[in-house]
Amino acid sequence: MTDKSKAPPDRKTALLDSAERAARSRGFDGFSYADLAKDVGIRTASIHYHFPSKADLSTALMQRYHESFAAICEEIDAHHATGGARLQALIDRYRIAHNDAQWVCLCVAFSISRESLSPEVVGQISRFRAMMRKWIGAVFELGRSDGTILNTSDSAIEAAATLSLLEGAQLSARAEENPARFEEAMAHLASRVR
Amino acid sequence: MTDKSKAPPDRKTALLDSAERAARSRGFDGFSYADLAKDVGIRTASIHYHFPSKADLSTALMQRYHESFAAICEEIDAHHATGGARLQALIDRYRIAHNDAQWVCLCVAFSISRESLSPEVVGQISRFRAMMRKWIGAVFELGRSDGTILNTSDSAIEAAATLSLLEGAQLSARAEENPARFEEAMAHLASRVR
DNA sequence: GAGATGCTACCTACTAGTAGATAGATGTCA
DNA sequence: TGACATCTATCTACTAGTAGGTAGCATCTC
Repeated sequence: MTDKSKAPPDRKTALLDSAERAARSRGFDGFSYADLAKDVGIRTASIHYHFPSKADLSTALMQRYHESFAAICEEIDAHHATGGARLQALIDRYRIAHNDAQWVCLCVAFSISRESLSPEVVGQISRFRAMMRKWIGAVFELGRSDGTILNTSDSAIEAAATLSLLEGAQLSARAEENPARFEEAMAHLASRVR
Repeated sequence: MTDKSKAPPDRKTALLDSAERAARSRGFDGFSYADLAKDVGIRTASIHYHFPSKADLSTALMQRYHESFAAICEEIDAHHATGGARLQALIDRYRIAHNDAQWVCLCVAFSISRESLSPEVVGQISRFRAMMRKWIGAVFELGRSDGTILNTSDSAIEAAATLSLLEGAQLSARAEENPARFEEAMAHLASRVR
């Protein structure tokens, strides 16, 4: 009769959370098992029980990231009917995600360290970005047809540009430790939303 | 009687070159003195003669990067009379710099590893970005007055957005190992240039 | 219902290897 | 002769990962 209202101390999830924070604030090469161990409160050796190698950890990290972002996109679709509203909701999500100029998207953090990553994770990055481009492209097509995004060109190109801009905006804010940079970077795109 | 037509084996410059390539392709935490030593052909201990610590090396790297980019901006000003032509020349520079989706700008590479860097270098990153924003802002003002950049809004905001977009575009191309991502990301901005 | 078995989730203690950094000797050239 | 540049040899701290062990719980069997 364990108390079901209180979640078990799911260490595996705690490790993933800690690793995600670490990767997004310091990069893939910027954290060690020792950091995670200290953060979660177990020994480094015990991490290997959950994730035999750092490659396994990063794969799990990217998989969870992909799934959670897919869910976010679905949620946006469910709550916002127009292209403009969906685009604005995505921008808001990236604003939250960069956590006051402290973090970047996991995909950005991993991209820099690409050469330290397993081929599997490099593939996961591409698949994540393809999913995002596809979803953003659909948002732009909706926005053009319902008139809530102005001056739209080819949706695939708009999607690639928007993803680059969102990531670049997070990076700028982080580089200068100034959240205002994110807003400035997004201002032009935001002004096209009705 | 060394051949003066052939540059002397300036090790310090060679080390900076090697470190810059390494940082821009693998990030600040992604290369070691051992990598540089192997690349340049000396022992790791000898690197400490030129750069006592990795912090000194990264400071020198950022300083040289700042100066070389300031020179690039001056050169663009000297060779291109209109705002549109100057903006296009800057985009071309970033296209060359990302070296077929292999590299990113040093400032991007360092931003990710911000927490591993000395406060000095963090300051240098901000100063580099401020310089670039100022120069890009002036380009947008010229482009508005001479009519070679369309639909310009506040030049400071345009500058911040353009810098974010350029960096985000490099990052996207690198993340997916596909130079086309850079072009797609820049397409909308490029279409505003006359 | 008691003992045996096996699983989960950790532990201590260790390995081989790499990180940046240092001291002091050596070679080279004007 | 002496400054400069590089070397060998070494250091301490840390890296991911491994070996082997164990407490506690669940399940199976007699």
